[in-house]
Amino acid sequence: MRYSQLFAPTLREVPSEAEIVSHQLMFRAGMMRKVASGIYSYLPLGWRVLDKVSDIVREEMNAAGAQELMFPIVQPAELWQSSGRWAVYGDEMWRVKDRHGRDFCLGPTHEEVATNTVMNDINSYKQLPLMIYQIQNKYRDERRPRFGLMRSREFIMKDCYSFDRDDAGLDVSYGKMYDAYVKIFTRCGLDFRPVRADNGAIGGSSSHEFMVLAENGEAEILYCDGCDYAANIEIAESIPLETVAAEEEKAAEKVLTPDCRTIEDVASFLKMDKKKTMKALFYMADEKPVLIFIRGDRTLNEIKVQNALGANLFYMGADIDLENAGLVRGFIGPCGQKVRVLVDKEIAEGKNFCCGANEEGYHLLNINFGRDFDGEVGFFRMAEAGEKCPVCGGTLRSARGIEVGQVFKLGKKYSVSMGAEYLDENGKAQPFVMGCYGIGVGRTMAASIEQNFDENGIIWPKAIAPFEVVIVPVSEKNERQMRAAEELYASLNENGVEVLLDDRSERAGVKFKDADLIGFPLRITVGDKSLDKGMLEYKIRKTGESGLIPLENGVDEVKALLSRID
RNA sequence: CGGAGUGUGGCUCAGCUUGGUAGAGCGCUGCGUUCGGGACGCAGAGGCCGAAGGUUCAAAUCCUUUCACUCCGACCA
Repeated sequence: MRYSQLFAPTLREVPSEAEIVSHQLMFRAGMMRKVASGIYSYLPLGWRVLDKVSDIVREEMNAAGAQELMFPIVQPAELWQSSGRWAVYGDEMWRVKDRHGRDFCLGPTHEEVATNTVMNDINSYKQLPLMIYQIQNKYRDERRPRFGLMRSREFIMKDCYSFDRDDAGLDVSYGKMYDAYVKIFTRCGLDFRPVRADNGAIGGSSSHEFMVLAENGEAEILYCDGCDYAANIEIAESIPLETVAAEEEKAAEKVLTPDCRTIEDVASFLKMDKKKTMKALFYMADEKPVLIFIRGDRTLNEIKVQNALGANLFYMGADIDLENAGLVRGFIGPCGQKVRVLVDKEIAEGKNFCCGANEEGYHLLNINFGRDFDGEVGFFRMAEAGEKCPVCGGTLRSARGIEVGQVFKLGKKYSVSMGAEYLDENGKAQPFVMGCYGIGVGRTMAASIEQNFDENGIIWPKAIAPFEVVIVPVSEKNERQMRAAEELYASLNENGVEVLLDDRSERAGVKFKDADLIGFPLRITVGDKSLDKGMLEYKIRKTGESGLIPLENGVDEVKALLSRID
């Protein structure tokens, strides 16, 4: 490709709408443009990168035994009604009507179509297992699109679905996908980590997210420095550094605590560590009230509560009519509570807590689970960095990550709700056991930039760079330079090296700046200084290493350089 | 959806408080001089100031409504 023909409008200045590095650099390097909030056009350079990521994904999916196909973007409401998700998906689903007024949506994901396709045409256990995938646009009308390709409303996703006879089969399929994902993100040159994750709205029993470690990541993860435990903060558990379980149970006591409505008030009034208090959080779980008690210094993990209850959770803020539920604001306690009570494990295992007395102006001291109150026990708080690993007891560390992929064990969730069955050896109908596996292709590209850039621009890993090499003749008017550049360009092309020849009539500085901004892994400069010595100059973008290579066998020299670059 | 902010040429912004009929830099076009890390000079093109309504002799500027976009939060494969 010749740069003079390339549609790659680079910008000197940072567009004001772009907040994070990947967005700014993709914009400045002429890789993408915004069309509407969360909706983007990919220009040729950006598309080449996306194409390369897709190719890597495709190769590894095929190698893992999955077959590529293509489902429709537009999907009928009936399909989603059959799984029950038409009603529960909410405003994030991009709904449209056809001219007859029939309901459709732009697919946010394809479990329904995939399941429907397979159930119609796969009837026997002999045809299993089956893994199918596609690389296609997905549509999610996000409440808040942001950070360019990190969270957009239209995005490219590889989604794969596995169909097995039983859980053992699913474990095999899941394992193949997990391994394929490791290979894919490794080949893309990313520093990533698979972490245990919440299953969220998609449902199912087990899940891992593939997180690219980056400061701008939307997700927080906790990982162990002693073993390979790593989990999204949403589901991470931990062993607290100290418990208050060691002491003897003391006799309960009621004390006057006028106007002490917050943990801070109570702790300072009673001159007590916040760790010895418990706080009450009032939620509505599918319209039924529920009280959750956690230690005063902890933060509630709503996702864990939601998963434990199997219900949608709504936080009742300051407006709620607590009195209606028989609660005294600021003095809520678990003892004799009529509302459903959940108790954090830490409270259940500890001793002698202080809590509200369910009476205006009073708190209770030395309250113990089992003796003074009851409730459903679980790990409902946020785990914190610095605590101990639940697996090996090592120390948990915190990091931020960009979720570029996720694998789920769905089990029978969709096959049961949609009636997707095959016949086993005994001629008996059995539901498929399913898994689903997604990769955000655009997000992978953005994540790579978040991890690989400097003040001059992007630094692409070779595997996903739009071109491997850029040849920069210092002056396009200099015949000797152009002849040498053209010859190298032609022979690199013949040798299958992806090369861009910067034949624009620009000053050398402009071409160098653009090359750095776009982030080609290797730059070959053709100038008089080195040509006089029969040499070409090279510069490796990532390391800054530069030097001379002989013009004579430039192709081999360039290939040798490329083989040294990741 | 709650909070904050921004809409002025392709990009970055000034002008708005105190109304008087639109500016700068970058980019773009032409000519010339330059030519190894985003050159310089001269001459140009390009904007009904997000939209609608109102006040006024007069609105980018004041008022009302509305739309879009961005950030924080909530929420979310």
